[in-house]
Amino acid sequence: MENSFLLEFKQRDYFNQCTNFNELEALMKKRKIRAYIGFDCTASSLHVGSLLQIMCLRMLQKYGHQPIILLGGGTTRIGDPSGKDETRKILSEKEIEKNIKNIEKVFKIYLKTNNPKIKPIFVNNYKWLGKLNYIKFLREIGKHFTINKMLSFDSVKLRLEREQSLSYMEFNYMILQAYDFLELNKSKKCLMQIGGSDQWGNIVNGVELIKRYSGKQVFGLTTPLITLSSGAKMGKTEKGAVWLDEKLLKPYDYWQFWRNTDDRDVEKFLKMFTDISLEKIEKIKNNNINQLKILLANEATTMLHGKRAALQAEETAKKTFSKGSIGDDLPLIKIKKQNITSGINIIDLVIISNLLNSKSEVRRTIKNKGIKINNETVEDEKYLISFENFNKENILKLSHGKKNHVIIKIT
RNA sequence: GGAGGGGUUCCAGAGCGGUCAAAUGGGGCGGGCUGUAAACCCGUUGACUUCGGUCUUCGAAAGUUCGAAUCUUUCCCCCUCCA
Repeated sequence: MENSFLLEFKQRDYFNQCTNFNELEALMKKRKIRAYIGFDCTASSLHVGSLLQIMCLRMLQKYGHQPIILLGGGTTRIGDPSGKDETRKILSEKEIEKNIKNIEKVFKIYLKTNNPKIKPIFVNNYKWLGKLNYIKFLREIGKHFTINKMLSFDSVKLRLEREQSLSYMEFNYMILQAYDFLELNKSKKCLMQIGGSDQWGNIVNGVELIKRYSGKQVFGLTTPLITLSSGAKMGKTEKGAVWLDEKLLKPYDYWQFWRNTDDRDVEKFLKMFTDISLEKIEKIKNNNINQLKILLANEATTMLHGKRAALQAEETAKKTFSKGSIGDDLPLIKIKKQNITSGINIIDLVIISNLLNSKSEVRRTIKNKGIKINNETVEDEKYLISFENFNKENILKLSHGKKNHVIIKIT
């Protein structure tokens, strides 16, 4: 069978639902189309939770289609109730603008190309939503929506069933999103909207609106919600979101995120989040699981932070975990010579290193044998750091648990 | 607008005058086992501490009391039902 966007989309398990699969397939084989995904701009960057969506856009490009990225300056002002239990914070306009600028950078990395035909198009729905006329909007767009139906959508239904309040503002979100699609269809000839499975209702609304409003056939396509084998949601770790931004999450930590993938998820992630061909994945999938995890981490990190960062992260990991030595990529904390001379306590050192947040926590951790200096467990919370702890390069490795290490350097 | 129910530590959720820094579960963190995995087991989970204690927390403020998360008053917020 001939390779196509939708085929690979399915093979890599990106596929959840489609409004009209056969027709969409026929269309996409016949010609190149434009498709869009909308992204939330409530945070200053995107995290791994959006990565699958980004990968979809990459795949569009791979098959010669052109991605449109909607950074919803308008809808972010409202807040999507889908999958949310509570009304979100409303951000100021300035914050949203700032977020949009920063988020664009992520796409410029993942969707980089010299081919103008598949160059990503950025749009901001505030441009049209911001100047809507309420009455006109109700008459032209609002008439196509029935409350009966809107109430039946999961985003609304679940909120109501859980007896959580849903404001009128949020209730309108789906209409605005549908309108976005209509607008993009008109102005950019966009024929498809992709989104996570939680967006299905919103997307269908758009498809139907366009059908009713202008009689045109457009398509909706959704990706599954990725749940980890452990049952947790992907992308949120204990320490916070796994950001796609080196300012928020260092390449080494990003690498570690992938390296620590659950065994059961490795093959799935190789398919979803790397460019490794499916044939190759099939061939190597029974290789040593830890080698596969390293491969996954390298591929994913390279895609975002570049080859060098990935290799460096791998090297540091190797040194830290296999050899117990010190990797260059570990966070470096500088400390003045006088501080050592005047005597610095282990508790304070841990705090300075940002490994833990409070002295009580440090004390507890020491009691639980969780703090190490140069791989040796610190037994006494009154332990004083001395020059003897540093090696000839004036370096000391301070560890909290097995995975959190910091280099302390005398300057 | 009327009637009721409620706001407790990261979350859920007990407590309903002293023995409460607050049960239990989840989550987190650390240790063990391993493979930087999963599962499992153990410890820990407000802050500061000279390890004796001290300080700040139970929506907010004021009050009753020797003593309040627990009682009273006012205020704020949320939910349910009725209009």
